[in-house]
Amino acid sequence: MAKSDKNEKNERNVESITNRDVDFAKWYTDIVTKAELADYTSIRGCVALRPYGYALWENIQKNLDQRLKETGHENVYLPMFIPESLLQKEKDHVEGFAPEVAWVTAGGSEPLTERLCVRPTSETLFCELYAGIIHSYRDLPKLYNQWCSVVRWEKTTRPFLRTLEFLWQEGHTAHETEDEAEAEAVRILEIYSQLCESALAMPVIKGQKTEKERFAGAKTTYTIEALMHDGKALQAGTTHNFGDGFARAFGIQYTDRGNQLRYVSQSSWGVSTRLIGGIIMTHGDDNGLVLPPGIAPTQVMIIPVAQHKEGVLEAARQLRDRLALVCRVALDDSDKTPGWKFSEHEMKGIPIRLEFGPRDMENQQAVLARRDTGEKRTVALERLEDEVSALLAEIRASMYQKALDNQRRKTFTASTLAEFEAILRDNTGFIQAMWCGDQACEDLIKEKTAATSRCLPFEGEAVGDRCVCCGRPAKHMVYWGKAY
RNA sequence: CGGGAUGUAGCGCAGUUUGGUAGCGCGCCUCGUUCGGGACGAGGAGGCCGCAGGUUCAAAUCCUGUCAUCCCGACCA
Repeated sequence: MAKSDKNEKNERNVESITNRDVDFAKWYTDIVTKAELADYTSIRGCVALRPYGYALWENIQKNLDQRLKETGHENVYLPMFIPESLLQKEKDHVEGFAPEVAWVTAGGSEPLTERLCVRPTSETLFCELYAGIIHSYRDLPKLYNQWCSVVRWEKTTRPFLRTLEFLWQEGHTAHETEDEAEAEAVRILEIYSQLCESALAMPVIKGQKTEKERFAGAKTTYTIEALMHDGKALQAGTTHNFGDGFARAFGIQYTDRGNQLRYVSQSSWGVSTRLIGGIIMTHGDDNGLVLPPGIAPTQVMIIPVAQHKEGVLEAARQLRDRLALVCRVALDDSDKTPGWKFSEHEMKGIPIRLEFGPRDMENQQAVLARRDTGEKRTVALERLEDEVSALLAEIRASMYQKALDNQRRKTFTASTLAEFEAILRDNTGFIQAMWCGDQACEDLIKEKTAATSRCLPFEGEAVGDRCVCCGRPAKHMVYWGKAY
């Protein structure tokens, strides 16, 4: 009766966003705009990142940048323009990117003698730089990274998942041997995976791309694949081993220890603001965004109750100052009602809400409410720092576990193409199935099921010994899925 | 690039069928009362009805064109 009404209301406090299970795509864009992460602009396919969305990116940046510096990488910045002749030096690379580059053809009122593309990625510029500064084995390795934006003229776009311009980091390294370039690609994949799993609480499958899905110009491409709440896969980051292909095209040579002239081997790798889309679709619910504590711009929001009453606001400010030493905390002392604030900060995904009113002041306590589960607990003020720190860790762990449970629940195995199709008729998720290694089978599976090969996982056992498509002896276990 | 839908106040929409003073809800501003799950009252501001032509005494409404966005598919961090 009255109680069940209340429970229903508690399950769904925010009426203004689309129900997640009714229309996932609309739910997604509702969150993007209502949580004030980004907004549409007058430029097709380009969004404005609002302060809250940009703060998320800054936190991802900080976390990753630190990991990269700890492993010896240095930040640089290269131009956003690439002359056509430079872009065309590596054949596979230009073929891969040409269909989606934007061209600059005039400077002011003067037509350019050679048109410039707006970088879709910077391999060519890094190669040009490396060709000039690498001469000796003593100059190696070069471990450079760049934070920038790139432009790809995509046909269809969605905020964070695919926009014409997006922010990312691109690492470009040069090594003495191909083994070193290979080791770098694998090492960075591990760093990406740790970033996702610890800071973003987002489980990922690490693996290798098939030849069909490989990056233009790469010898090997590695990927981390995450499974979103709706069962579609998201490529969250990639790393590539180029071998010496680019070095040969760009003439990047060095004199080795034995006075022999050799080509360097290279790697490149990137993650982008797409990770923010991943966070939304991994953790969000019908009340809005749910942010992992690791990157939440505000981890604890203090909401004073009856803040006009004597002493409440002053005491709340003291709590804020205390907590500021252990976490990112803010106090909402606007003149909205507490109920409004509860909903607003839920929409924005703030991990912990701290309620503090006259009742708490009297009892020397505070109420902590978890965003991920809705659970409330009352804690003694003297133990506040410890309770908050412990709760933040607990939230990260349970968000990760919940996402992992979703991924496992939506991972199926198929041993025949018929079975494969049948599973995807009623479900969306990862399909584990064996593959002979022949691209014809990969193409046929895509044609029949709309699923693409996501990766050949590093970990994961064979689920049979015959190709799911042709029945010939299988070479690999592959994760398949419909992807964003 | 194909299929579908939509452009009217910051947001969500009605009004278009049958042409005749530009509307509603939320939000915003001011004042007051409120405050443990999106408070209430009073007052107020805000509009090239996507854009360009045309028809008409008169166009948000009818006609032609155009631009943009969103959703669903083919291509991609």
